[in-house]
Amino acid sequence: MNQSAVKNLNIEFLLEEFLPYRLSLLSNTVSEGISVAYRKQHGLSVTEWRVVAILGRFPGLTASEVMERGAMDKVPVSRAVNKLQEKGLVDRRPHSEDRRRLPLKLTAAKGTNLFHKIVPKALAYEQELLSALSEDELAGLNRLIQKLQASAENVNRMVADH
Amino acid sequence: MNQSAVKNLNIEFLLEEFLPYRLSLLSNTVSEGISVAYRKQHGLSVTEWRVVAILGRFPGLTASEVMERGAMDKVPVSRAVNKLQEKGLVDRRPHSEDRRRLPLKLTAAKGTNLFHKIVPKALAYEQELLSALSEDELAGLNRLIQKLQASAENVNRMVADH
DNA sequence: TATTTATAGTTACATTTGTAACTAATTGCA
DNA sequence: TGCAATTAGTTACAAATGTAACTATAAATA
Repeated sequence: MNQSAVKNLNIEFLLEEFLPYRLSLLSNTVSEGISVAYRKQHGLSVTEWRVVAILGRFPGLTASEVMERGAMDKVPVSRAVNKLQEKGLVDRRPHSEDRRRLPLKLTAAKGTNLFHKIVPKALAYEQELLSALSEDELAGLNRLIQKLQASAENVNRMVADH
Repeated sequence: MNQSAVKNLNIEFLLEEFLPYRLSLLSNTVSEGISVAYRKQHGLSVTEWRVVAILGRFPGLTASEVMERGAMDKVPVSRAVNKLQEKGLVDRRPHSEDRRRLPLKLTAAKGTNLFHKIVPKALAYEQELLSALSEDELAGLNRLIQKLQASAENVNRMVADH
């Protein structure tokens, strides 16, 4: 009589087939792997790494601009920048015309050095991850992610407007 | 002379093209939207919702089994189960043969009621999200997620073994 | 010019989550 | 049987992150 694991209240719902769950699982698995490169080896949090990545490519952005470009929250960015400055990785100088803004740069010595060490590791991980896919699959993946991102933003906007 | 935003330290790296970042962004956007349905309307955290979803489909699982099935961590599951019990949504009875185990069930009244309310909302959100994709794209998405998940687990295993 | 409004960034509080240490119960094995 | 090793689940501590309130500066407007 032990059918209790089968009585499903007459609703078919499998978490492992639910897209939000699968996306979350995949993202977490990937993050876990990639973060080894910067968390354990360089003592950077995910947010800190993203700030470094953005500043390496776009020196001189302010915290707000970093935030926008990385779709991150205001507060984590502020905190990450503080820590990066404490560690001597980021330099923060007052803006000449607007004293609210603080343009940010990787420091010439430690900051860019770290950037040059970490980026190849990140790219290597990505390469490894994608080696399971064919050229066509990769192209498809890029298109699907883009479509889903746009769709999710649309749905969220609709929900927000009731 | 303002080329500072272009000096990229001779490394091409765009965060917004980096797969781990895009996956994280997509997952967060989706989670944010879907969580409105259970966080704001029913006061459930993501983990709590997942536990409810699993128990609705598989009544009688223990916390460890829920954890395995949902690929969640031990501690969050324990805490979620405690809260769900406090809220009268989950029932926890000692196992007859192994007193370490505590089989879990949604309560007949509140628990299953909640389950029946939330699951359609979750499925509706998923439907809305996927409405942007064709049948073929959906099939491709499922295959790609599966492949990437397997690939990420492989890479992580390799990295863990040094 | 004076006053309101908006913006950049920080700080305070609460919530969530992970790591590690812990308790209680069971299993394995000498 | 008796002791060591596992396992289920909880608790304690630390780190990360979001919301809201706050400070300082700048822009808008009257």
